[in-house]
Amino acid sequence: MARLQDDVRGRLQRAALDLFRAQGFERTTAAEIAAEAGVTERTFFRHFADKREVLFDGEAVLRDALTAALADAPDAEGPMAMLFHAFDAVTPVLEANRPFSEPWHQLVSTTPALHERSLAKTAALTDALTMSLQARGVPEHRAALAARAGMASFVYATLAWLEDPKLPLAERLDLVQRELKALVRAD
Amino acid sequence: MARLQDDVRGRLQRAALDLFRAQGFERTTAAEIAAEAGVTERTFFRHFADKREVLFDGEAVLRDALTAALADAPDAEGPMAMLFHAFDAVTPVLEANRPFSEPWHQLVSTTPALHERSLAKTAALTDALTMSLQARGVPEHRAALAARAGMASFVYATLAWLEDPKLPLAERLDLVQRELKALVRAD
DNA sequence: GTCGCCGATGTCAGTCACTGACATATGGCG
DNA sequence: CGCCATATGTCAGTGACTGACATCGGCGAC
Repeated sequence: MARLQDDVRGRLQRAALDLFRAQGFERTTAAEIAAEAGVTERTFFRHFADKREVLFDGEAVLRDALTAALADAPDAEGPMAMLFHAFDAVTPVLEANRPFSEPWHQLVSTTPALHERSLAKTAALTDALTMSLQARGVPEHRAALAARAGMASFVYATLAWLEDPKLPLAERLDLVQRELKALVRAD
Repeated sequence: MARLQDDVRGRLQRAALDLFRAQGFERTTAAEIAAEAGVTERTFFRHFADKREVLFDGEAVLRDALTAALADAPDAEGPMAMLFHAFDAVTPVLEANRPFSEPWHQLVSTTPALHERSLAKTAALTDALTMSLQARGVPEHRAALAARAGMASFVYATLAWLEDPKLPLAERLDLVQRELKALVRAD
């Protein structure tokens, strides 16, 4: 049925990002996106649970990459070191995706509804990290706290890197890790 | 116009919580809540921007209390100590509100749409803390990282306290602060 | 090759969240 | 008493999302 090499999902995602950027998230209807991708509104909602979700496929990819990297991390230096090892492992992917994530982030951070969804995805990522840490033997509550603190650092580093690309993400992560130690040590 | 001691906003909030708990968030319409409170649907949306918002008045109160406490915190021991000072200052309020927040949290944490909004409120709180720290002279980026790490700890402690009230919130906060130090120090 | 099955899509009707415009009522105040 | 501001009611409309059912296109069984 569907034409054009059949990547309906991808076509919907690209159409959505283009339209949202051109006229804003609120002023773009799901029917418009579907039409732009050559399908009907109903098909849009068969591929994505809601209008926001069309922009958030990448979080699943990141989750898989992080949990895989966490499974391989050495555990000699404690949970936080394991987390930062996993973060380091995914920096190349993020660096490669910058041309896409830069406009994406510009849109998401300035649209309240999308920002809210983005926070939910981050929370889901945090949960995944918590479970991965537990799978590596970290006690439940320690794992949850470490994942929260780790994700806070990771998100913070990524935001700083998006705002100012002069410093590569890996170095940002290193800086943040040191800064966190300095903050917490100050008692 | 409005009857019954005129606390329309409060009546809507109570009606919403009751109905959501009784039949679920999705299966409760805004018109139903309004009817239960003795007003029309249109009035509901004049008091609350959307159907979820009716459950989240408390976050503004908490934000004011935290920023006020942060403005009074001694700054000799660094930003994290200031944050935990502020957290400690609001524990009595949270302890007093437990009878309300317990069923509230039960509902919010099991309803995806409400959980998502809750995360957005936490993020707004984090931003408020960041600005308060900056107002106290903490450099911008340090303030942002500290606020994130601090909120992660605060939320984590509160969740643990909600799940198991045997330990008071203030002690939970103390435990978490120590645990965070242990986690970050392990290099 | 054709038949029949299955997954993806189209079509249609319906519900409900939310909004703008306008009418109306209430309570205070000169 | 009449005026005014504010809260509410009324009504019509848009758009997100869903369920039910029809259709289409490919693909393996035979």
